[in-house]
Amino acid sequence: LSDIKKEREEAILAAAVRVFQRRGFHRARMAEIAEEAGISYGLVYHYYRGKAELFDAILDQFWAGLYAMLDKAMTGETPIAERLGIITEFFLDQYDRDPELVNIFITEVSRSTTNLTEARLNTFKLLFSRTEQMIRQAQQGGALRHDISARYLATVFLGAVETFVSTMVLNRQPIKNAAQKKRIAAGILDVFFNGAAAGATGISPR
Amino acid sequence: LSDIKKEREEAILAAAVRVFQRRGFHRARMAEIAEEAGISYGLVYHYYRGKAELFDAILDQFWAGLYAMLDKAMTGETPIAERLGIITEFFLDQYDRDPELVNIFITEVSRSTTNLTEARLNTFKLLFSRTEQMIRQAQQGGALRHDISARYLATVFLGAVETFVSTMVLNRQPIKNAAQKKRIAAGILDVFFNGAAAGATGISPR
Amino acid sequence: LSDIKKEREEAILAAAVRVFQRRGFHRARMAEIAEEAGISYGLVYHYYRGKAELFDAILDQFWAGLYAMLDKAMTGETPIAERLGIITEFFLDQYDRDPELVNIFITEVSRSTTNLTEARLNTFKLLFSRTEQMIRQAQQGGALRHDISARYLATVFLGAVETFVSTMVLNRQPIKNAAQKKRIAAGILDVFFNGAAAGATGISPR
Amino acid sequence: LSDIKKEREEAILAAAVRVFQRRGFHRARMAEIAEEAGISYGLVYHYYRGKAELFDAILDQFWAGLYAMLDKAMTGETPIAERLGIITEFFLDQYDRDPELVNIFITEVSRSTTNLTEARLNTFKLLFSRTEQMIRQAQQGGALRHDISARYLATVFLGAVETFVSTMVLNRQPIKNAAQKKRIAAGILDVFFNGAAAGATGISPR
DNA sequence: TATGAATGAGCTTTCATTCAT
DNA sequence: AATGAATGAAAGCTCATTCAT
Repeated sequence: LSDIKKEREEAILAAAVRVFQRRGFHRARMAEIAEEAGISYGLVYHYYRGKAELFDAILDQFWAGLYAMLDKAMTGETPIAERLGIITEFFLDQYDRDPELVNIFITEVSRSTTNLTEARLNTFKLLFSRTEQMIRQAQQGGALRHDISARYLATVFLGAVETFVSTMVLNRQPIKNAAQKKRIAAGILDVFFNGAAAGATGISPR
Repeated sequence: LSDIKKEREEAILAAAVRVFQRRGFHRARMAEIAEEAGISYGLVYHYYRGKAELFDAILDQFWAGLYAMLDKAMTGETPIAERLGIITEFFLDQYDRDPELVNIFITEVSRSTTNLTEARLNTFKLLFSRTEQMIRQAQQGGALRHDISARYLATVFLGAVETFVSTMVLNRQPIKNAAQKKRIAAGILDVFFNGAAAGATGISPR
Repeated sequence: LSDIKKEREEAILAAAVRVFQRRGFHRARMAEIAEEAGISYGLVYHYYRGKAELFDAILDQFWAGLYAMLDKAMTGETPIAERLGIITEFFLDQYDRDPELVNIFITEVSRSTTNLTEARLNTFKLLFSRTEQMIRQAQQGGALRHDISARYLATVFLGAVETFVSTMVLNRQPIKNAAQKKRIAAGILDVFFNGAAAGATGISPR
Repeated sequence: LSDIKKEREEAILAAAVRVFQRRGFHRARMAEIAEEAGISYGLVYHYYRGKAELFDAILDQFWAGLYAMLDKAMTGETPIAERLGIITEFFLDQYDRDPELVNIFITEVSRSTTNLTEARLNTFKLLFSRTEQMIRQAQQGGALRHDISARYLATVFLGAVETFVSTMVLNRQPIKNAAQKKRIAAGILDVFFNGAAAGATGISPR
């Protein structure tokens, strides 16, 4: 019994992801989501209170993964390169698994002042502050330069990652395999750590 | 006579920028724009054909500056550091002059798959392709490493810049003075060229 | 269940007929139609896509009857007097049953160059061409004079019928009973066949 | 000086005729009329109080000619055939001279319950009652049969004429020359007087 | 649980008309 | 006399949400 409920909930959510991605939050119609889920539109309201809640439920999927990832990245004595690698690969993984979800995150949330409720904004800022925190630790540990503020570095890093994924979303480039994913991640990290200037190749942080 | 017309046009445009920034394209009401401009409802339609055209007129302001900047950045033998500096400072300048406009650009255009008409998308891609082109030249000239594709490097660079401005927009941080602007730009470029790893400081490309 | 739906549909249609008749197509307000039908505003759009479709649905009622009548009038070897009698009585019947509908047909369709879409125009021309065809047959069969083109005769006949009904519509004259209807039809046909000149009475075609 | 005023007035009227014909009363835009007349739209309001008055002014042209014609047709001892000939030719002449004006008369006035103000309606009814009067006289004089009411006969006659012109309007058929006009008029009258039945040819009223 | 009919606020856009210049 | 900027009342249509069945 409860299985059917779960299934329905997930079907609605999956349908909503596709529709929000296709149309954006405002252009998305509840009727279209219901149709995409193969149910009547009244039924959506049995599972979700409304459009906004449905949207939040979708984001929660993303946040949940993000939190788990951040917890993992921050544990123990993991070196900064590996930590940032975890973050980078998280976004690439998400994109690989569910490009539409990442698209929604990027187009409707990550930059929008208008769709951002206080709650969403805070959750979003956590990603920044945690990354900043890791970087500060690495600066104190001597792995990263400290003539530039941790905040700056975090911004540059996350901006690079996010724009990378954005570009893939815009151009609808799929990730072919695990190897390619590794290569992409390594490239981003390499530039972040060693810079783009000639002669910088291969100098990764100890 | 024509002065009054120009003034009105600009007043409407300025009002529209504020309302679009506050509400986003979809939530923005033409009535609110009219009220903000201190004119009657229908007059907006005397100057602009509709909401979409008004929005495009706003973006055109941005694109015009962007094009001029790109042309300037690509002229002659300017070294890559200076070129990317021009791009970076352009965004910071724009933000300083008209934060709302930059906000609109970032929230409603640069990331949105849904608001993006083909025309807008193409104009937007130009920024990427031109930057990529500059970077490729610099790679060939030996100023930038070439074990990483120009496309990757362009993405990382522009991502860093854009996220930087985004963050300022989100946190409503004003730029205090020209000196601060220079410092910010220098910081971004420094990280991009030399990397975040310890011991990388100060090695900028010739 | 479906009965209720049918009922609503018909209630909306009937309300629309009244409002279109009262105000004409352009002055008719969807809000007024909804109110006249005793339903909420948006529900009209649940049943009909918009004002134009609602209008077409009304006309379809009329067309459907017209087609059936024409088919009936053209079957077999029916003499021309009877055939034209069928047409005449059709209009009188329609007027008797639903004067508003006939009014709409006459004021908004039969003469309007502006409300006439290509589709409507063609449907309308069919009445003329079919009548012309019947008359041509009768000319060939010797029942009608052939020194005047079938087209002319058809126009004169239909003009007489239509103007007759128009006048009744304009003056809001009801048809009292079947006998009166017969008398009216007989009068029109008599003049058409035998003319208005003195001494023409009673000479009907064989 | 006053000539210029007259000219302007006529230019506006002529433009309005074309636009009303093209678009119908409701779809016609004051701005379009002004543009067609080659003046600014504010100026139209110096000459005519508004859209409705402009429309009435157009109809007045038509009414004026109609009145003059009726007066002419009713004078003296003119036989009925000639009188109805005058009416018929009046409509054909008008159509020949200004098809758009006739079109407006037919599509927007002659049948419309909605565009018909009390004033317009009365003016319009005059045509019917005068024709009826002529026919009654002819019945009393023995030229027309009196087993059918004058009202019926008038309706049939005017209906034939009007529908004839309507059809020409709908099909945009021009009148080639005076001879054709005479032929058309003669045909209509012939059918009206002598009927459509075979063997009726040539029996015109004494 | 499931349906989809029903509601109505809300929105963009149009356009006759006014009026300052 | 002439212009066209300015006004604002309408009106059609959409769609999130409610609710009877």
